[in-house]
Amino acid sequence: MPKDVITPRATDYNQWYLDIVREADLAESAEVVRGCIVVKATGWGIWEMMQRELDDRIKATGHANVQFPLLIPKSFIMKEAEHVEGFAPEVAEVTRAGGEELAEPYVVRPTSETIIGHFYSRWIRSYRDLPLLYNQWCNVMRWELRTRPFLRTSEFWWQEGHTAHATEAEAEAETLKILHDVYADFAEQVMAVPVIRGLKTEKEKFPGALRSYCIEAMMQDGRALQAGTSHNLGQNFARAFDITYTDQNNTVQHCWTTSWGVSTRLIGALIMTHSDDEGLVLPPRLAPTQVVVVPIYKSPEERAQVLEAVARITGPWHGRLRYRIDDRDNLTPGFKFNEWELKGVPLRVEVGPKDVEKGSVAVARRDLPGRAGKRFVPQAGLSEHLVALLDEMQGGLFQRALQFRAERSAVVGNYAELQQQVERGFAWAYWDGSSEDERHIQEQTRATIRCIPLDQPEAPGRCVYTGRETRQQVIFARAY
RNA sequence: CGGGGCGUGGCUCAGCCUGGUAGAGCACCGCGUUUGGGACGCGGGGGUCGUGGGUUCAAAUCCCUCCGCCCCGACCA
Repeated sequence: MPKDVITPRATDYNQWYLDIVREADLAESAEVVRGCIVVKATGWGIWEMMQRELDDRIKATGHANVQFPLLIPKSFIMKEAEHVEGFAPEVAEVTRAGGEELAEPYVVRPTSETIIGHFYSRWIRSYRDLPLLYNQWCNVMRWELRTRPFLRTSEFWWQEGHTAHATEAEAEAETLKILHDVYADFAEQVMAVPVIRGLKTEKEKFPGALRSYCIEAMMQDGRALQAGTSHNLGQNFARAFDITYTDQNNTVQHCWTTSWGVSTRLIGALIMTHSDDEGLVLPPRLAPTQVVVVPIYKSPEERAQVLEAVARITGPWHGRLRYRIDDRDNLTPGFKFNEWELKGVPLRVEVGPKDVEKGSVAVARRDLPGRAGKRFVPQAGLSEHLVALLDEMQGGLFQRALQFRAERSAVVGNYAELQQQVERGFAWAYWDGSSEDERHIQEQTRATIRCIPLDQPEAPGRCVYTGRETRQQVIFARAY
């Protein structure tokens, strides 16, 4: 049953996205603060689930959490040439405080490589201090001209990992470990969002990095979304901030550093991967509420009987399921069904007088919206049934997204095919062009090289643009 | 930062062209009847018409300023 508060995806995908954010009560525009949003309880609840899962993985790979200042001396940002150029247009500055002009302005952190670099240079003396593996959860600010909730806002929330190593090989191993074991694993196993792991081109890499890796996801309109990045910073920041150590041979060496991050943008990825015209669809492993129980009754006597049955039925769920009983008395069941579908709760259990009598309940699954996903099942063994259903849904969402991506992906052999394919999804193409060629293609097609996938084909082919033979394949797509 | 559109109870909007002191639906509050896919009746509360200035006897309405939001293009997690 289409909901009139949600614009169908086929009508206007962008408006659909905004409708979902509003109706699922995830966030709203901060209005009084340009380009910023207020993340509401439901939206922040999802972020907290993401944080928990990611933080476990970050700790499991040997990192500890720290916290650096929100404000960074402006001169720090200026120290690394590429970094300055990349971030200068989007930093906000604090020039006055305590009623006086500051001797040196601060910038509100757009990312923390510089201030962390400053302290790393003080903390690291010997090879015995390495590797240094820290992460911080914080908010950052990048002044944006055009914003969209979660996908691009001036303030956003993220984690940024910053590590220092003795050798290039160790830094590279760290960068890839985060990409695979933390980001890709989290995206696919927890978010049920299939991702392509790849390397950014020179044109698209992080300002100041040696190499940037990324995970790229495909949204339902065929556009690409960068869902996470992991950078090997080489010795660029180590040189700019004098991060050095003495090695086993008593020689002073520059460290090799890395940085990596994922942000609240992942909430946007989640929405645009799974949700439908009925509202938000949450994968069970990320849903703050996995099961909502809606009691159904007419008289006060029925109400008492039904609520008693609900208490008995949900008793064994403690610690196994994240659930909530919607016993609000001023709303009809039908209204609640629609509301919880809008909010993406994976499973709904209805308990009415007939169920009390027959020892059954109605279970509706969100991945099959409306009455189609509704079944009457016995109360006996219900917890196991629900746990199994959630598991099935988690896998099903991933498979559905994977299939969608496959349908919207194609290898293109020439430029005409490339132009067509980026209209609908990912265009895989052999590539041997320059940054300048890349720019030309962007001007003509609005598509960019999202990444050079880590999994490359065996056989060489001809570059889609220059016609030269190459072994390298890349993905072109329009991106968010 | 260019081009277009728009700011009126919490929300969506009408009223503006043709100036005369603000309305609807939804939401909210109270009471009653309802309740297995967005209930209904009756009663009620709530608006410096984005901001500042100007024109006028009189401005939501006409003119100017600024601010903000949305859409479309150039830059970006």
